[in-house]
Amino acid sequence: MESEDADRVTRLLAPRLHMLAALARTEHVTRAAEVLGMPQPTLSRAIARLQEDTGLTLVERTGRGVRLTRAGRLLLPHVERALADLARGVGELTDADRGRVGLTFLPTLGVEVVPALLRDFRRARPDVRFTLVQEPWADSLRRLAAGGADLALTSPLPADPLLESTVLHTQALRLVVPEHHRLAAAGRAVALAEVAGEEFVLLKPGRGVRHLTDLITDRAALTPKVAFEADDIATARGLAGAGLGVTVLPARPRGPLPGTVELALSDPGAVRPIGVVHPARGSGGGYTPPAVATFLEHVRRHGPRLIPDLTG
Amino acid sequence: MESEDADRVTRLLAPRLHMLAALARTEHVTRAAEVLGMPQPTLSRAIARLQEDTGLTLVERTGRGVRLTRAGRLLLPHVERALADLARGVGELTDADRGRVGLTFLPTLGVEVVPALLRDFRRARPDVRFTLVQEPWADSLRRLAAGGADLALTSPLPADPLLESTVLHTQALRLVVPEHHRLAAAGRAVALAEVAGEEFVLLKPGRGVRHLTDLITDRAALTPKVAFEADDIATARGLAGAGLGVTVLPARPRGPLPGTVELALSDPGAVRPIGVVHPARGSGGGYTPPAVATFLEHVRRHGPRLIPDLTG
DNA sequence: TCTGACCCATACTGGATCGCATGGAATCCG
DNA sequence: CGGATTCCATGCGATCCAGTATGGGTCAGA
Repeated sequence: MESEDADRVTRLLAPRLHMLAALARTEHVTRAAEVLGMPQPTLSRAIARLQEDTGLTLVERTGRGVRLTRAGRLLLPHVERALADLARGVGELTDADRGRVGLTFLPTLGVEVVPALLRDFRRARPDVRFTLVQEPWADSLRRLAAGGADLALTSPLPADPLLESTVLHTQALRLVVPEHHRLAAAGRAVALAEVAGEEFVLLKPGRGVRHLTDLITDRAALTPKVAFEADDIATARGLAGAGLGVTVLPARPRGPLPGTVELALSDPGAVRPIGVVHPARGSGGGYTPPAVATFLEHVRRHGPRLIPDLTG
Repeated sequence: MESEDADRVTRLLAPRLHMLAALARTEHVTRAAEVLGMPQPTLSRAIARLQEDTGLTLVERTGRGVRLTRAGRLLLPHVERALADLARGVGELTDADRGRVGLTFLPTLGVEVVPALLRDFRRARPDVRFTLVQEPWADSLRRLAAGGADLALTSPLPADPLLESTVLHTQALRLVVPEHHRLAAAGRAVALAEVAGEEFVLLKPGRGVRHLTDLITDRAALTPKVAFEADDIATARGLAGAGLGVTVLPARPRGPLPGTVELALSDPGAVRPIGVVHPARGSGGGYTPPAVATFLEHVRRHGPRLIPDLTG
């Protein structure tokens, strides 16, 4: 019951935090009202009501001025701390220099791309904090949609109208075959249908590349025989080179892995766009904190330069 | 301008602290409204207004429910901390077990009386904090009137109608003369007028005993010749014993100091009431925190037992 | 697919609050 | 010591907000 009463008083107190703080600092109703940008009578009566409602006497008249009572003086530091807490919280939402950015990104990008982006950005704005999550495509998008992150660096980019995307770099998808494969020496673009009956090395479900290969095979009306579902691109490439099957992967920046041959695909949509995704302004996340917007801009500007060389 | 904006948002946010917190905890407008004890539409619109005014999107509809946006989730801990700060502050004012008591007291009482009172009280309520100030009579009362303390243990008790007093013990004032003084062997009550022309050892201005002797000498229409103004009673007593002059002091509990003789005074008002003083409920302090009221009660109950033996 | 249940948002009315102008009280200065 | 000044409190009219009833939208189950 004590605490219920305290809660009641707290709730009555909350709306008048600023008034109380200003009044405490000035000990002068008229001046405090000026500081608060409100008419003097408003403040005067608001305080009067507050005291009547709570039963506390926080200020009292002394001559023609006012001053805080002992109770008011005891309460003041708590009020100011509460206001400071609020201001700090609001600041993180509204200041471009102090906010927090939640970023989820592909495992591949964690090696060099994300560190490079962060390094450059933090040089300019060292007080922006980051919450980083490294996870596959599907998880990233799910987290983004659920509000668990502000931005996703991933691939491919979703069609979801609630998510907005910016392409930073587009890799070509290639058919990767072992060097002794019958098509290895074809020297031309091939269609996926030409390897329809072969064993495929795929990525695990939920991976972006897997989603892309699913789309392509669906469009080519073929159901690949799955030899293995790899956890990452490098593993799939290696297994293909080992002869376990063919696979469809982004072109390797440094050239085909020794023991493998990369063939251009004639199938439509054989590309892997890498980009940054964020909730659409309209429906998804609503308000975008300045720190997030600033980092997004940074990514859009510098991502295209960093990504091509640093993914594989 | 950034910070002005933050302040504006903070001010808009403050009144809705509880709503936001409840909504965040439940993620359910109807249930949050129940918790807050308000109709559902009220909460619904309050949040809508808040978001419109601030430009922030803190909650969003998701299907037929609501959930916090990322901004809301970032803000939440700050809001809860702010509420906790407030609740703690209010608790100190309204809980008898957790408040703070500002106590100012006579230097003499600091030796044993105040420690004894605190020891007993803190055994029952260990979470009540104390702010202690040790200072002479006039300073104590000034501090009390200015709201710098809740209670004063001092002497004498003021006539000020803004201050309420409770007598805990009354000491007789005696004329203290050296053992070879002409009145030393009188063996009867004497009037101050009988030593009108002699040198007096007084206490310094601002001391309670000095105030009392001023009153008595005024009433007896005599202006004492001041041999010395002592800082404390013991010094005055010692100097009187040394023959520097006569003095008027409270009776020494353990009997007259060797080398001195104490004579009862026939003058009216030759008493020194010791008691506890606090702002009157009506005009002075207004609201009395429970912790203060409880300690005051403790002092009233146990003071009379402790003071007689522990002063001198 | 459609009905029912659930839940958040909106229309309308009564009361509290705000802003303006003014009163009352205390202090300062001549 | 008295007028002027400063400052907080209080009436009065307009506005905003809360409470009640209802609408719109979504999800679950048949």
